Amino acid sequence: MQEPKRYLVTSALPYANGPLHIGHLAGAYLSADIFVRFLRLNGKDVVYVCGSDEHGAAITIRAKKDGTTPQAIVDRYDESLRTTFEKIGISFDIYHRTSAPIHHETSQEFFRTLNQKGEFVEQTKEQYFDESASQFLADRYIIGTCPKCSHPEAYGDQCENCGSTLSPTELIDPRSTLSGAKPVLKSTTHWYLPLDKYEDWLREWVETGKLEGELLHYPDEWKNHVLGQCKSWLDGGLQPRAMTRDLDWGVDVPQEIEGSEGKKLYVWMDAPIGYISATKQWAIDNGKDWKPYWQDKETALVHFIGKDNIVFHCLIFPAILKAHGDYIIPVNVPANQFLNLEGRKLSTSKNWAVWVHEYVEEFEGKEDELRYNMIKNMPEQRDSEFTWKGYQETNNNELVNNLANFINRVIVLTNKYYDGVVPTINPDLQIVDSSNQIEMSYQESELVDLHDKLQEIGEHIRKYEFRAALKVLMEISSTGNQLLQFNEPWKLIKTDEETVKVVMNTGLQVVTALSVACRPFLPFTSDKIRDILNLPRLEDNGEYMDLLNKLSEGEVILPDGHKINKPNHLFTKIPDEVIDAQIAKLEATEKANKGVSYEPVKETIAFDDFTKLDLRTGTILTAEKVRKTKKLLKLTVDLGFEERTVVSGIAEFFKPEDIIGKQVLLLANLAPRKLKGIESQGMILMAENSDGVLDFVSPGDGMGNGFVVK
RNA sequence: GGCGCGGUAGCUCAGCUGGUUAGAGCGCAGGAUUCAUAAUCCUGAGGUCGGCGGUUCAAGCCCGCCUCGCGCUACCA
Repeated sequence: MQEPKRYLVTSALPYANGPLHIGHLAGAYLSADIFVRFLRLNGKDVVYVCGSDEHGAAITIRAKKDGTTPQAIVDRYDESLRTTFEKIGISFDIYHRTSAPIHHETSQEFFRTLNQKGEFVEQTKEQYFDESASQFLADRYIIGTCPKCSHPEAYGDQCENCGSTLSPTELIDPRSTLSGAKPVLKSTTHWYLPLDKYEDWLREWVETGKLEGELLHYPDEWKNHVLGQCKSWLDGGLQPRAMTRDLDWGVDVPQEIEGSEGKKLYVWMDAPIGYISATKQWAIDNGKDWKPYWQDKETALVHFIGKDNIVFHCLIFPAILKAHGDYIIPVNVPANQFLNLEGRKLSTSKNWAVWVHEYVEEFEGKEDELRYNMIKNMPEQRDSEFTWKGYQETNNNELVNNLANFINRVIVLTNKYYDGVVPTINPDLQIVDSSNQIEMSYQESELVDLHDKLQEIGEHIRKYEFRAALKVLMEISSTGNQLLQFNEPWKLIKTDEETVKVVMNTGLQVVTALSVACRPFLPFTSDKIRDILNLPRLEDNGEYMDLLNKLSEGEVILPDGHKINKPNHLFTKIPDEVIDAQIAKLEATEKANKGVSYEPVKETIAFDDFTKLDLRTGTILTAEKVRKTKKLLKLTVDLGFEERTVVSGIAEFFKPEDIIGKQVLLLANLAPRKLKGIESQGMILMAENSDGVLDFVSPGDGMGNGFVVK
């Protein structure tokens, strides 16, 4: 494979129903931003696109809850996301949105093409329909009692109380969120993408990098967990996936297609196409042609995402692109794992997060400090951790003490000794190099090493190893500190002024290199260093490449006689109080979450309703785990007059041997149901607290079996 | 339960296709130094590489079993 002619880089489209947190940043945005900034600095043709994902049922429901329109919701969060990204320095070429007309047109064109080519399979299934609102109900539009935890407000796809995944037909007493009416089952037709048919080429492409005999990527350049996840899906056998939904918020299925009425595109069909429509809009805005970026084989398409999106970007979207026929497929999908916060998973609903829009307000001017810490702890190969203490330590020890201090030392001394003018040197003079071993001539010593380190940073970035790249950047700065320490210009100035000039000139070259090399990671700092050096700010247009060329030619990168500015602190220490305040904020959240939440009392029932329940005392005689399940135990319960087999979802809390002989209460007249092939004849009564912990509700000692509870 | 990824110094993490005394940063201990935002530099202590077994002349790296964390999936009458 040869070097690509151009790059099209995407970051996952954030969903426009909430603000941005550090997990998003660490997952899909910072890594992409480093990558594209580096490419631009090397004079590459690259377009970096992103935008708000503004469709899907969650947004309409949110709108309904807030008493507003879906458009108002997405407008609000699109604005929030857009400004937050800008403030933290994510350098999209365009941040678009899927509610834009050009996106609707683009995704409809895709649908139309796939339909015309006969790629879809139409299938009719039974689905809930709200007769009073005369429309089909998406999973999220149906609420009912959770069959698992009896939470009365479970959604059709998931119960937020117990976290179980549900399907709408499982809900007890389902009702429509639109009208409150009881929905009826009615058949509806959808267009399915037959992923099973693409399985063979997808497998070959993922595992060998080859598609129709052409090598498109080297599989060992893909991350382990990405390949593993793909193989897992492929081995499990891909199933046809519906590309349409019965919704009223989203991209319409093209009108001329029969049966399109009331149908919208599935968000996972529509969202990735958002990358394409964003590129189109960018091309219009900049007088460019979008097509080569998506349709020319010499373009490298790279998707930056979090691990939750792997299947969509590695299998489903490539399948859509290839089914269309005119498009290239990604050369790599360097997905990151998840970032945890202070030992716990980030959670939007539990407010367990560091919100980026809050950070940029509370820590104004410290954008790079957050970027640095996030890159240093980026979850590249496994889940990683953000802690405020760690943030403080890296800031104080690495940014202030190492990087900013080195630069400050050089700038201060240059101003002191030479009134801020880069000194002319005698190139034959020798200085001690940073390993403090051999004395070498000026050009051989630091500048050769500098060139190698800059090269090394590039190699790491090209391999998506951003943590490693950042580490090398800091090594350059450490080397600079050593240079000063070993040569001690503050002492030498008294005896050997000419050699001091060599030391200081070298230090200045290193600072200049840092102003370029730090750019992908710390763009704001790059500007600050350029200002201090009295050099023009970088325009992200080949400057890294120029720098390497000059160094390999043995040319200096900051010429003699250049006048620099006065010193200015690049970073300042973050005191304990600031960190303590942030930790206190999280503790307050934790406390709020810990507050026991009680479920609302259900609707009042008549005494007769209660008497319909036949509750009995019983004793567990036997208990064994149901094979191939995590939660199920098969129990035999003695009711005195008979024995019942009961399957109960308590295996996570109780070992079979520990509950034999346990007195329990059993709902004895519940209709039997088969679970994993075993008929369960009744239900054991359990109490569940707000943490989801279960315990038996038992009669007191000595109560025999089979007696009625009333 | 199935599948995938991971479990390496007190902390955060590197370790390429198996090959000499297992690495980095922070933290810790001792020393040097003062140009610099009490910053910097040097030296050192710290690990039976999750556990057990196997393959091999040789295993952190390969194989099997077990265990813990995370994700996907099945699943909670």
